[in-house]
Amino acid sequence: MNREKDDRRVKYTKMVLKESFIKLLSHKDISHITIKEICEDADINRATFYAHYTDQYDLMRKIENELFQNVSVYLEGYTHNEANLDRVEMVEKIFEYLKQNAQLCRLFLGERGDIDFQKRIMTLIYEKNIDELMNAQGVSKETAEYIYAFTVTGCLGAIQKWLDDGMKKSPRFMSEMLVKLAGGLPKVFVK
Amino acid sequence: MNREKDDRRVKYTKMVLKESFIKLLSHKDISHITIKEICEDADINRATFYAHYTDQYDLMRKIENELFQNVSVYLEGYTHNEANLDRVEMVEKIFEYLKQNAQLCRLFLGERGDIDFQKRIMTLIYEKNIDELMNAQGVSKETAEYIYAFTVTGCLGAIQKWLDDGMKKSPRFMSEMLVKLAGGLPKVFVK
DNA sequence: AATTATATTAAACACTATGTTGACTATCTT
DNA sequence: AAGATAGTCAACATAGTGTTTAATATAATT
Repeated sequence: MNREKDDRRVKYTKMVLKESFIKLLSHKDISHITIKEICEDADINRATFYAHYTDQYDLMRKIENELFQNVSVYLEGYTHNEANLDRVEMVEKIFEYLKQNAQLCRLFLGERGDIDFQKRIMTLIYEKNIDELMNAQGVSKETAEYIYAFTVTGCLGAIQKWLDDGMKKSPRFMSEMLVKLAGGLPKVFVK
Repeated sequence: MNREKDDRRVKYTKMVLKESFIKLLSHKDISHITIKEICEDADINRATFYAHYTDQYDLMRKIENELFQNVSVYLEGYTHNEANLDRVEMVEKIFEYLKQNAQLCRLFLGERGDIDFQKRIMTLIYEKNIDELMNAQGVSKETAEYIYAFTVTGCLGAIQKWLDDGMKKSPRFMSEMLVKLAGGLPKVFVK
């Protein structure tokens, strides 16, 4: 009982198509990348492309979903563990992961990336904190949602600046700063 | 000595092309809008389109630049005036402007909008505040820049949520909240 | 190792959009 | 009213799209 995906030919095809697409994506905008172009670079027949994806955007979405899965799994490893990491260490791990996957992260989290994907990632990271914000005294549910939106996109902006600056500041620096900013916000607001 | 733009024919052509483009843009993504489609809707010959714009993205960029100019002029009216508005009233004016230009703002500031444009707008609005942040004691220039990036994109996220929610909360509510959040951040950080 | 199953290929197909051209017409400015 | 400029129209070559066919290559199965 084999999954279709297990076929080595399929794996190879998808792999080179993704590689070529990412290569092209780092040179120009997705709207100017043609399917023909991807296939020629990957040396894959165009008909084969259509056997797996509908268009460039479909391919992009599927690459993003994989990255999202990887990040999720990576984070699970630290949230579920008993090795008591405090919040700063937790977030530091995230920045280390971003640094290790710099090329992909630059493309998808960067200025030109997909906004939906970015929000999904940030929500994943921040969702642990929303509850305590909701329960804070003196803050209505609606207000809390706005603080939440502010914080999620704010973190994203800081990460994008970090990526654009060539990730010079250490993961530790970024972590301490963001934890201070994001964590401090609700209190500042209530106060 | 006439500028080309003064020609009524040119004005008309550009006007209907923009109208049709915006109409199409509110129905589907820019990547799926063809030049042929725009011209047919506007009842303008395709050759004429190419006389003014290179492609959809060029047209989009030019519409954005005009919107940016309008917002700038609008803001100047309040920052340069002597009618002493405090900061909350200032920001409230911005939200009133957004509300008046809901259709365009939704398209360009919303989730699917252009990120460059969004940052330009937010920087325009927030640049007055950066100096005092820079001069705050105990904050390095680099850290201040990250706080700035955090704040600008954070405000953007809150505005997008507001637009997505149908602009139900009053401009006053949004203004008071954002001033509290953005203004409070540097202090919280230092503290 | 031989057989079966399936993924990929190559070529052709009709279709649509692109970007440019040149001759003609309508409208502007002075 | 005259000259300049913008827009129209039709045609054109080019390029990408998405699908289909039979042939081929590779994987999985026994």
